[in-house]
Amino acid sequence: MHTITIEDIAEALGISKTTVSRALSGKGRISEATKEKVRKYAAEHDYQPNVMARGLAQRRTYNIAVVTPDDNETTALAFFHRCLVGIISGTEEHGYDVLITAERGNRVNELERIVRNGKADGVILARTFIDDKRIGYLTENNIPCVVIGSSQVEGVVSIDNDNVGGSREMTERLIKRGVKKPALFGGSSEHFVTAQRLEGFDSALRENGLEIDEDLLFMDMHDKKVLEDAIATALAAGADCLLCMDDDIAERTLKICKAKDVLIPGQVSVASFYDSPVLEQTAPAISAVRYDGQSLGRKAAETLIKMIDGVGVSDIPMEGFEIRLRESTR
Amino acid sequence: MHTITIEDIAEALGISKTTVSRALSGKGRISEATKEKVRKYAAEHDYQPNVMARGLAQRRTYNIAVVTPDDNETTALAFFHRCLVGIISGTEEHGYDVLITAERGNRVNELERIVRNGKADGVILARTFIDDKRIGYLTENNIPCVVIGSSQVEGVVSIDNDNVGGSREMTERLIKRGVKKPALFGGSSEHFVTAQRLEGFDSALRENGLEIDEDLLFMDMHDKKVLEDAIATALAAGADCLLCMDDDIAERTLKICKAKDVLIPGQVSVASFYDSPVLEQTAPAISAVRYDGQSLGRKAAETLIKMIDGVGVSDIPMEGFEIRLRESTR
DNA sequence: ATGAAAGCGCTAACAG
DNA sequence: CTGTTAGCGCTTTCAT
Repeated sequence: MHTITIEDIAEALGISKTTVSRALSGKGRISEATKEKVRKYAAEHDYQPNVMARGLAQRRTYNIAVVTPDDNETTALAFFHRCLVGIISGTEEHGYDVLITAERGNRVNELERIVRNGKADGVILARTFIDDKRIGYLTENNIPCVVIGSSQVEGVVSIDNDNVGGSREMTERLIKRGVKKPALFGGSSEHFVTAQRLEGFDSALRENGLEIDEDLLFMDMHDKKVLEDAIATALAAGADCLLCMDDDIAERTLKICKAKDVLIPGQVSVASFYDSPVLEQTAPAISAVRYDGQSLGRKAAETLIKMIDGVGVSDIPMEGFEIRLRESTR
Repeated sequence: MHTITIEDIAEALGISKTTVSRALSGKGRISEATKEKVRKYAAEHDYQPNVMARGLAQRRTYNIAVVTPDDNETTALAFFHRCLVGIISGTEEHGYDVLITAERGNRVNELERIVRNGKADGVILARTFIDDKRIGYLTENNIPCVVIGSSQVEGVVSIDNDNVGGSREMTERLIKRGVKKPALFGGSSEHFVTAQRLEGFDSALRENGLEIDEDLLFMDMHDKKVLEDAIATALAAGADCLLCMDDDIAERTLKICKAKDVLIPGQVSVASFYDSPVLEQTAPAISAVRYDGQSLGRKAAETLIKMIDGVGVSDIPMEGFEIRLRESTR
């Protein structure tokens, strides 16, 4: 049951290990004839290279490490898991595997162990902290690294959803359908993504000749009471559309409106800049911008592997989105 | 920036590589004195063994592989992600790391690559198929393997939630609070877990001197219409409690009841045998049995590592649960 | 109790 | 174009 080695092939074919190695890797000059011969034999005998040996020899693990949030919030977790699936497929296609570790606050410990042990050639960070120690550690030690989501740090490669574009397009589509006075309910104003969504909203208004009304902008809608008040204010001011920056805010907005017997979409439209499966299940279903975690992850993996292979990565386009219009807007 | 090796230690201390290796691993006869000396030096100089080299020498990777479902259902995904976090912590504590790959149907390909490449010493399967090819492959090749969830296959170690116990206790608690005529709405009757939940329900009724009423048992409640009819039937028959086998059924049940102006818990109680964060957010919040994915994962990891280390694992107790009584039951 | 030497399977100069 | 020769860092006989 011993699996076949490069040496077995060499013996069987009466050539040297080196030649076999070259034939298989395609590096160095080698005749087509022997290359074919070797590859054929390898394929027939189902040769599998021993990654440990290769790793030891060329100081490469052919693993990338992914740091997952040990979060507990269901939709965030699920989104990250979809990213993960994308990362895995992107990685495996290039002959790499994925080593996973969990975030334990803004610490470098796990990462350090993995990297120092030589268990991974690069790292994907699923989420970053303000003043992230891990990023510091990785850049100092010259370890290739890609961040998912917007990174505030200069010089760090990040793969992100097109939050500006998505928010702009959703806003624009609603304006085209007759919205004149949209109100915006945002999440934490410390988050980068909040600023991006605001920017998209803002530019859609401008481009469509609408004034931005500061009185209809509400940020940090974490608390239930705060959101209720904001909605009341917006409706009193004659808002005809409630734009929510994420699915959570959107769902709560819907509940509040229902409780107040505000008709949706009859009286006002409701839409979200961030989709999640719950929004399809509400009554009425809420229109939202949908991002695809899986392709985000896949692109992160591909970019990282390019970096590991020493291929320069120039600017990375944002990941796309899809506008899903549902019953909450007309 | 070169990290220190076993040879460096040997040279510095004027002893041989072998001795250092023995001092560090604790294998073989060695004097306390030199052992201490070596360990002290290693610690001071922050020695990190090169896992590749060790792996190559002793045909061990110190990795375990986890196969994740590439599912898309949000709460299932989130639950699995919590398991994953548990797996990671259980694994890292024992000096192992986690390699992750995604399921692509009932195939062995990815697994085979990982195992044949010698990238992992054992496998955790997050979900199994009827007639699972991966299990066949793993057992045939003598690769240690642990399954999360109930495994139908004889001889395969599985780590599972105590579905019977949880369902029984929830049912019993409700009976103690006055329920006399509970109806049960189940998921797919082909799933093992459905049978387990039914068993728990059944035994709670028996133990509390209640007759089981076949007319109040409804399985395969996938379709909306089917569930509506079932609920109508149950209510007409005088059911005073609607027990749902999972969070999805429970949420839909709640909606249907609201639409029919059935008061909860005034007229009937509603509870679920499987909790998820959405159940806390419904109005009224739904009582449910809560399982802890993280400790499930941790136990799976620990069990697998024992198997890898050749420690026999005898019978594994089920993972516990917690009954969360909320507003939907009185 | 310690050391010398021979691998584990592969890659990478350096010759030819 | 191909082979020879050293390693990569660690473990493991087998001597001493």
